[in-house]
Amino acid sequence: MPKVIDHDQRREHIVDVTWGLIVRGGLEAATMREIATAAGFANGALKRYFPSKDALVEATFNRALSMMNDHIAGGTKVHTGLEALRAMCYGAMPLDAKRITAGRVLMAFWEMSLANKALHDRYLEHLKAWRGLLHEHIRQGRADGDILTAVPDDQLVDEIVLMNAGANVMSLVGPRHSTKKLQRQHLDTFFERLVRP
Amino acid sequence: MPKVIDHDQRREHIVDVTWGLIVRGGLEAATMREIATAAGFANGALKRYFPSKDALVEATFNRALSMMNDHIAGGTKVHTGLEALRAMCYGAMPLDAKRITAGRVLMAFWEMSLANKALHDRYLEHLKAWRGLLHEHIRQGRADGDILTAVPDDQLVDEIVLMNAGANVMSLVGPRHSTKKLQRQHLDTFFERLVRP
DNA sequence: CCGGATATACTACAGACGTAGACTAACCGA
DNA sequence: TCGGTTAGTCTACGTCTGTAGTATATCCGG
Repeated sequence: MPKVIDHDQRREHIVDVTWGLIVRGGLEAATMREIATAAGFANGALKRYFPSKDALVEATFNRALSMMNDHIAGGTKVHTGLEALRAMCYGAMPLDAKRITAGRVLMAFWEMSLANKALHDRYLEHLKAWRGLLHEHIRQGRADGDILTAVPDDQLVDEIVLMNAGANVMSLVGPRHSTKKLQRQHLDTFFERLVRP
Repeated sequence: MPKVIDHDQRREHIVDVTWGLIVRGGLEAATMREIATAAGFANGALKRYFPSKDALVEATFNRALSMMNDHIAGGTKVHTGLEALRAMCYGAMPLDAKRITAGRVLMAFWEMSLANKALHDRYLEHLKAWRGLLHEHIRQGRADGDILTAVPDDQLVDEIVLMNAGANVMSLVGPRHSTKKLQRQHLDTFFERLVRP
């Protein structure tokens, strides 16, 4: 038997490095040579862990989605209905550096998914799951008597998704200031609206 | 004197073609060879009209911004205050194919501006002007007694910008259906909120 | 301690890219 | 008609890309 190494751990490390390069300079800066060097390897060494660049990029995007899922679903375990919805919405917002960088990767994902049907389907699946959860918690919130607004559920879900996408974009390309405080204000105002008829 | 041609018109045509290629396949698909071919020229012919690819791309992005300005400022000439605000918000939304493609170019712009300070400054300038106009019309709307909401102006402006950015993104990478009807509903709900205390 | 499997390094290749430069064709004014 | 200016073509160069292939180093089980 030869040298024993943890392949999954290596893959995680390589995805780490790819993530960092995308955050710093976009997909354009994440070349195989650059990734290999930054990961401490020589040019062809990544081949054993990812058969192609597409596979590596897909793994990196999958991490972005699962990281978002973690943030989103974080408070869902301990709450239900309105409170679960609140936890999801705050969790999804780019309120700290980690989530902002995830938004940076997501942006590269958007760009690439417009030219890659498999990636696009992957994102639509993610969106569908996210929206499904939002719907479910809004329904429960109404059943609990907490959510009273006359605005239909579809529209509420869509409003959350749009605000979140917009916040991700603006935390990257918008003016340096603002953002965080205003993001909380938007969410507070939104939830005030929810609980009033 | 040699053959006389309209340089500005040629530049517009080249930007047209570049625009179309970006819409179809992103910045990655807009290579100098591809642009030249699609514009009906041979490889090096674009040199006379744009000194470099960066200059051509910048011109294309400038068209996206000015197109958005046109849509945004369209209703501003005939209205003031609340109605001007309404015209701006509807005009900025990706409600038809033309504005959706403008959003596609804008998305490429975002991506590139994260690696190009000059482009980023250009976009911040655009954002600042847009937000300034929004502020102005909200202020006038309040002075007219039309806008009564207690939500502060800063937050209203930011909410509009976030919803617009999010709508641009989702009209590209979101599910095929929804979008247009929901966009109008969002705006209607938003303006209902504006006129209530 | 040694044979074989594996990890990694290195080289090479074919293609695409932006752009520079030499060349040809077209046109207007005289 | 003719000369000079410019439009556009074509070729070439250097660089970078992903990836395939080959060689070397490293380690474990016997």
